[in-house]
Amino acid sequence: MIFTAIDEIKEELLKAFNKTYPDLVLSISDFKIERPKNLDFGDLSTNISMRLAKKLKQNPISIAERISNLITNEKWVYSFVKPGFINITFSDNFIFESMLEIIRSEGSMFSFDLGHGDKVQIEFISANPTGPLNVVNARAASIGDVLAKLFTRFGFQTEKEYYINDAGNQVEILGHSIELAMKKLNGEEVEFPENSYAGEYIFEIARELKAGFDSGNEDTNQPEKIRDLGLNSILQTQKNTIEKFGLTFDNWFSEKSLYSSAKHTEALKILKQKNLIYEKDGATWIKTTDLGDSQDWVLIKSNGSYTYLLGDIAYHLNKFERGFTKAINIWGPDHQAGVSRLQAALTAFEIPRDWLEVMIIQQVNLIRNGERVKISKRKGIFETLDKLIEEVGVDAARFTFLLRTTSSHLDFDIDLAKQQVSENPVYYIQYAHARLCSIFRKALESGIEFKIDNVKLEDVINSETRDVIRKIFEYTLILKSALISREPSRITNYSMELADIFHAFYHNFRIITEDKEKTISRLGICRILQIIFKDILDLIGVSAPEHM
RNA sequence: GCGCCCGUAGCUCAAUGGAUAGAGCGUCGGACUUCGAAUCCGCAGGUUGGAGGUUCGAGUCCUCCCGGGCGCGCCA
Repeated sequence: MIFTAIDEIKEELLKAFNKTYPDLVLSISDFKIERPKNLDFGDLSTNISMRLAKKLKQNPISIAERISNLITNEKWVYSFVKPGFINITFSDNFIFESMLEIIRSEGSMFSFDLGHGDKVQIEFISANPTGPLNVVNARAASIGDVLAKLFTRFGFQTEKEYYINDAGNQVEILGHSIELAMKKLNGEEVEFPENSYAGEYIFEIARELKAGFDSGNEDTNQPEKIRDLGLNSILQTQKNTIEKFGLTFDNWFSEKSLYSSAKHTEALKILKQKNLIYEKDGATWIKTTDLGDSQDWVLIKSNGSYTYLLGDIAYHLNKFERGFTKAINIWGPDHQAGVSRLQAALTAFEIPRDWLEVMIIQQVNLIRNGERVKISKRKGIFETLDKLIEEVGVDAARFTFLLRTTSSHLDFDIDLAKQQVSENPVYYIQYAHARLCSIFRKALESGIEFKIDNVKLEDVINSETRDVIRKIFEYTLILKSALISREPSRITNYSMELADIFHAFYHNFRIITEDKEKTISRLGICRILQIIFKDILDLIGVSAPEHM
């Protein structure tokens, strides 16, 4: 298939170069093999001769000529062209065999081993347990889930983790907020301080606890119990939402557990030994300026409590000790300032700089009736994921979140996502899948059973199917690039292009006809498309309906 | 002031440093006796914010400028 093809081609090129230019030391990373955009340039192309023209003091095109004339192969043909590209065109037979392979494997071959079992951890959402999940959490959820699946597919041992911030000051504030709400429910005059939570969900919890107390449960009137019960209640709500969103985590990691295992004191000790700690104004500081950051930060406040940074350091030390070769954090836009100081701090513990990778997901703007929805976190007026699921459904929500590059702001048009019309891309893809399923149902009704052995080369590989086949061959490359660039949007964008080409193919060429052999061969193409659409929809967590 | 992100067609956005910058929506004009019209075909629409630089080759990398979003606490 195409991946092994790329490796084989690289080997062939290296061999040919070594033979032609024995003095040259050349490695695989010195050149690239890519998919040309223009069909006329073949199936693959390489820039190798242009890259080496200077070193060899030769014209790139003459290098390309010498090399491409040197290699012969039944599976593909080398040719050279003006600026100096070497283009590779697959033989019909190679394409045909690769396509049969896809059908036989039912899609299980859309992967190859990049990770060799390396352990990768992806941590995402990790929302404070002080309120329901919001739309930025949802964006992170969609992206993290797809990335985790991609890592797994490409041979990594992947773990999804949710970090529960159950130890900080925000939890105390949550407790106080619920207490205040309970007092208010009792008819007392209360005022919610600036930093408290006062959303409707706080009152719901308060009502529940109050009811418990009224019916004789003493626990629900003690501050610490209220805090813990409230926290658990919110955490459970978050878990329910996540489940509704079709997402599972391998691990829920409690911040509190870090402190009971004294991970933070261990970290402080090491930092002290390295002379990276000092006292100022009654607080304990870390000398991150010595580690490449632009300023120093407080680890222990003058009142003795710990900052978020210290917890994060301890947490990531713990992660590192768990043996992950890479840790990826997906953070919201409000955490961008935390990246450089955490990464700087971790270098003090002999953790490689590239071990922790932090992706900052950009903001989500909800658009309703053509206008941005205003958000006020403090008043508890913000768009929850639950509400979004209720309004547009999981499929449309997930697809929309995956439609844009992670570094771009995302305008989420609720009215569009709600519509079950053609402008809504998720239905365009699902429709393609449903239509493919329908074709096979129809074929069966006409008494045609699809059998792979009856698929004929000349009926499949011809000018009619050029575009479809070409797009099919791109699929695994797209998956790989989505993984490497950490951009699941590559997959959704590809799916739209594939659907585009399929619908056009469907219109131009009738699939089920009197000609039984031709029908079966065309069904072969449809089978591959069906496999790919199913695979994509599974990957991105969107349902693949057989009827619509 | 410092940092991150963005600037590409009327709108929303694509484009692993490669060859002629692509989609969708919107506008306009076409295609249903026949496998699903939730579809397809066609027209129009661009000096990739600006100026330099690196490179055989720049929307992409570097520097500066302009415009927009966000973040810069002994909050989390």
